[in-house]
Amino acid sequence: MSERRDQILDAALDIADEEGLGAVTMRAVASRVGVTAMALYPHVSGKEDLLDGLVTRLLAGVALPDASLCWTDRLRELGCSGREALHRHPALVPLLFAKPGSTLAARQTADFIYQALLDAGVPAAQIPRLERLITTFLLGFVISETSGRFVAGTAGAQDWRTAAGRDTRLPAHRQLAAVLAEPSWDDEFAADLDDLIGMVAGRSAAENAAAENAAVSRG
Amino acid sequence: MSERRDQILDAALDIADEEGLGAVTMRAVASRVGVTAMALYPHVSGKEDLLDGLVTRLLAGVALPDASLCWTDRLRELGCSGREALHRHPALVPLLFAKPGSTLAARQTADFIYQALLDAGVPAAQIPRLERLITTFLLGFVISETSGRFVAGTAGAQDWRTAAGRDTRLPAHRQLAAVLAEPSWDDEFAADLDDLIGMVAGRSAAENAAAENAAVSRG
DNA sequence: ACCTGAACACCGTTCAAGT
DNA sequence: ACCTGAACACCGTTCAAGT
Repeated sequence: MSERRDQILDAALDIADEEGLGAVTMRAVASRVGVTAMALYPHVSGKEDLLDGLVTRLLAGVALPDASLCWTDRLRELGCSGREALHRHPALVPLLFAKPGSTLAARQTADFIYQALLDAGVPAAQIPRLERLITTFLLGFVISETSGRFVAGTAGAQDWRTAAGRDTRLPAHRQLAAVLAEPSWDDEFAADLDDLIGMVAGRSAAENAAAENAAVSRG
Repeated sequence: MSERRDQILDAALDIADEEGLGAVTMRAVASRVGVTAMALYPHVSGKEDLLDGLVTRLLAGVALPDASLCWTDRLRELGCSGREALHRHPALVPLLFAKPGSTLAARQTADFIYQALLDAGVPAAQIPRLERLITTFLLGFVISETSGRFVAGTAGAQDWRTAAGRDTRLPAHRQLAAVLAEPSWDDEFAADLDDLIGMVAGRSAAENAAAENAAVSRG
């Protein structure tokens, strides 16, 4: 509502993008707005509220794919547009694990996934679990990319791959040495998404087969 | 090595378990050891080094299953023992996303998974990716459990489920209202693990079929 | 209603000083 | 080598005071 609040969130978002989440300080945000730290409190109940506002902004950036696509394409596109939205503000991704996504925007993307899984023929009882499985993986992947689990910030820190490929205490690494290079994360994400979609398709196929069997034995 | 360092890490671990990661302060750790904050620096190069030490302790807690089990049981047991280890120090889980697991202990559990995937017949080129997929999911699941994405700290904050089940803007939620209750996270984790293992088995089955086809068309 | 400035109880870390 | 105490440059937030 208040345009002053939007101004504050804009400033906080800029700081997070430029200097990381640690630099998002009441004082720093205030100074970028051109005001004292205390002047933020009428518009933001405290730091936690400020961060909640940033999460809302972050989730507002995920575009929902065209509902007329087939369910596999819908999930694939949602995965990509979700990842892109988080990449736009990588410093904020850790915030997504702190609280349940109970805002309307968060529930709407969950609803979109629910609908895709319904259309896929997944049994209802499995759908909330599979929605959590998919989004948990997506958030985990992006935070791993952006917070340093996959790629270390410093360039030299990835020697461990070649070292591990020669370490006698890591026999399987040695066996896979030829294949341990750092991959394209775009490609890896796409392949993971395909595997998860295949998993969902398998689930619904198994269900359909079971239903058919039941029908046959009934008939 | 230094037993003073171990003493410091013990104190930090206790504070993290009792009061959370935010309470792990150089001053608080020092005072629990019975010493000034500055007295920590000869044994710990700074706060980052202290947190690295805690991560090492955390990962030391994941037990590797018996290597003689079949690959599916090995993955299943490793998933459970990994989750249990993280549950012992939930406050530390966010630290796992910050840096690549390049310590020996971390690489040894990766090696264990590599071996299971090799035994499953997964093509080598897919193995590092699938290892990351599995561990990314596991870490994402546990951090979601323990940091509040799945379960809110305050009891009353889970009303959104029943509210969402009635919200006209969330048609799929309405359709699934009967099934939106908070699940048993133990059961959900087990089901997710089974699905992922099934996905791996499917991958290797596809590969084997392709190889057989190639062999047939060659012969 | 909105903002300021001083203050409080904290941080991590440096530095000179002690033993 | 190990530890102390004062200090520095920060935090988030409260509170009294201004307009």
